[in-house]
Amino acid sequence: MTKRIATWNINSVRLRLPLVERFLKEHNPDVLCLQEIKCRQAEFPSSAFTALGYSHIALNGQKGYHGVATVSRLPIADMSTREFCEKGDARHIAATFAPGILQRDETVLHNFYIPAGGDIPDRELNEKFAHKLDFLDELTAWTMSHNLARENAILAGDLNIAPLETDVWSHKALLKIVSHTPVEVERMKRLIEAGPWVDAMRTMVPEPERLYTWWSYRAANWELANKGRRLDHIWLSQRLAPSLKSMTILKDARGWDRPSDHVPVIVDLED
DNA sequence: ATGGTTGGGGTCCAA
Repeated sequence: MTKRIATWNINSVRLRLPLVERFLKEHNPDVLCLQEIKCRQAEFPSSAFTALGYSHIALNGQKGYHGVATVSRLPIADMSTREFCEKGDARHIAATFAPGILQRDETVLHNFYIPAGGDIPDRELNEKFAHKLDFLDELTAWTMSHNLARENAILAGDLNIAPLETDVWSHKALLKIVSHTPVEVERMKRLIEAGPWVDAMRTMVPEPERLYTWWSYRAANWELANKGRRLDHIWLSQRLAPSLKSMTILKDARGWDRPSDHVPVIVDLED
């Protein structure tokens, strides 16, 4: 048996609950990490998830903005959140799975929503960009305080950076666009090396094949223009990397009725 | 170069 983990920036879980239900029914993940739930804890539609068998829910909500939730049909032994940059934003939730549940050994799944960073890629002119860079630095320091060669850890979520040239529709056109600037890409590289984390998507589909998980709402025809970016990621600790069996980007979901601008990313891990 | 769309909460901000 394999275990299936998925991540999806849902852009309002209440508005798009029917889409989440469809995804769970059609793709049967064991655990789903959601970002941008855009609701407080008490407003999260828990009963709809429980009805589909996802009765274990780790939640870090916030009114109106951001917010992350990890829903699971496997029992969650422990959950915790860490506040980054002392901003009070709900951008992280960790769920711990006891030995024998997700993997033979204890496994921690970190669900992240990294700040988008605003429009101007200059930390002096744009406080949101400064926040994004500071968040990445804090995450790098946090990663270095772990021994990922010996831990089973997964980092999934909307990281709001497309690190490789083939993670965007045009490397040249996006060099000054927040999400693909050299300063962000450099910081993400440092973060990956700090683990080191293993990029599950690129392990299964190496460059130069293009991979996108997000298509802007602002394009008249997202599919025809295909100006995508790979903003969503699933990373594995080195110890967990050999378990990786497959990876899927559910591009179809971008064409569903009233879609999120992000699509689900799915990995299967041998347990 | 510019502007394009969406969601939440309230008459604008974040993405």
